[in-house]
Amino acid sequence: MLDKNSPLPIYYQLEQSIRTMIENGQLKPGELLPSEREYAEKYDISRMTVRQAINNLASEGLLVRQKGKGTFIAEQKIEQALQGITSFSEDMKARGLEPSTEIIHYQEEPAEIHIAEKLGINPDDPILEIYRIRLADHVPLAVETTFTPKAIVGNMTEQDFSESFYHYVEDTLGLTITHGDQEIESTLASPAEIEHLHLKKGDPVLLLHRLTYVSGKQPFEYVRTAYRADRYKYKIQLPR
Amino acid sequence: MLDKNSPLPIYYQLEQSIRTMIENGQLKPGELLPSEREYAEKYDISRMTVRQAINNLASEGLLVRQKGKGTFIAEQKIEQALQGITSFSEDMKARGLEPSTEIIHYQEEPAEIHIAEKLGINPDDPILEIYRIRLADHVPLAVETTFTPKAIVGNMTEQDFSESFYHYVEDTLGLTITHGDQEIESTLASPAEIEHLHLKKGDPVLLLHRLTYVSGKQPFEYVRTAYRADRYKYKIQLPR
DNA sequence: GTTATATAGTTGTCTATACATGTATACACG
DNA sequence: CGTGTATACATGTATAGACAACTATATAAC
Repeated sequence: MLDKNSPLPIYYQLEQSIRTMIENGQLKPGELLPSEREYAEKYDISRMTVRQAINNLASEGLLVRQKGKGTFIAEQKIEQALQGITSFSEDMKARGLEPSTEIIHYQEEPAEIHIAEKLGINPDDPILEIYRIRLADHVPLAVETTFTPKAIVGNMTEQDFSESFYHYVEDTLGLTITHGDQEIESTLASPAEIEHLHLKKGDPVLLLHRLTYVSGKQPFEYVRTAYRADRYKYKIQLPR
Repeated sequence: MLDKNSPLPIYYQLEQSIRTMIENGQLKPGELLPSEREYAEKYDISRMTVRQAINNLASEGLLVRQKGKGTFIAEQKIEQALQGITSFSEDMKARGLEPSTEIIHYQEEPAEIHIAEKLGINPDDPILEIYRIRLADHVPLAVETTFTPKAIVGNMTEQDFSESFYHYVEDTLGLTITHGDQEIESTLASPAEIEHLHLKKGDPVLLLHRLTYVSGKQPFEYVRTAYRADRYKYKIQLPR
């Protein structure tokens, strides 16, 4: 099973072996893992080496140690999706709602200075500005404005964009979405928001801004979404 | 420095000692940490014990190990903090503001049904309810209500609570904070919020609710914070 | 000067062992 | 019937030592 002459460390081989068995379903959530001594005897290695493998998996959350009882396969992490960047569509589906979109405009224009700053490009560089109404179960829930540099997305069509912007970026352009810097604030609805979301003057909205990055540092979109405050809560699961 | 007769493990004492020196600025980002052998000789402990302390800090991202060279204090912990659960104090310090707190009340009472549900306890089980005004640079920024079961925090004093609730939970109670489920919404300020935050009728607030868990599944606090919308944005860095 | 070579110091891996501490069960005692 | 107690077994902590792999520097050879 384990190759002591391999250049790969023994603890790492054992770690991968256990990881694979969990992924294959040979070890199921809630099940008891063989004890450290059993592993040590079975493979004729030191218990400390076994511990190094198990500790790594435990700190990843794949295993759960319990003093005096044993080590168990962790239960499935339920709502992982909400921890990372989600598109409006993904968010709505996760809530059991049917997303749809109405594009108000899709146009090329020179970047305004504060947009250019955020996107890390020069003022008046060409960008795409897309303004959309986002609906959940056919009811307007949010208005969303997306700014993205033409230098990155090239000749993306309105079709490419509306099918799935993120898939287009990752699959067709071959870029990797790494992270996003997000800000959330509360304000009163603007006249345009009042009109598109069927609100009245003095109603609050939840305002979400996000700068999304590819390859660790290059911003490729700045998106601003205004949600009806009475119908939308932002939900997130935070670690540690 | 380290107490070998303490019930606290030696590796844990060393870990906290190094952690403190980083927080105090006695060890600065980029700086080289003393070598494992130096620590082992200085405190007359085994090198493996030193490694356990350093490994824990490295897996937290506080230290960076480099084979053949040494172990270094990690750069910018600032942006990392925003990815996970933060206390008001941590949040404010990361923004360069000075946090302070005014406790309005700190009282024991039976849990209301919807609070009991969230905390996973029975209605009328004893809980602590703490209502505080949170200030940044001595200006009221938010009002915060915390609910926590007496069954978990026991005889925590107002002093324990206000120094650092999370440190009390982790260090004194020996629990591990694993994650939090957070919701953020936008509403208009309530009369109490108008008074404490010096707002006027019709002003919006950013409302943040969080259920914080220990040991993966046990909720230990439900906290509701209302921020002045004109002075606060919620910032978070999202992965992938 | 440039290039090997030795050397010392670092973290990485691994062993073998010992005792502490927590959990569960079987069993004798009252 | 309940209750300690012994026992077995689990993980947790800690030790002392060995060698491997990597980095940097000094030194010798060319």
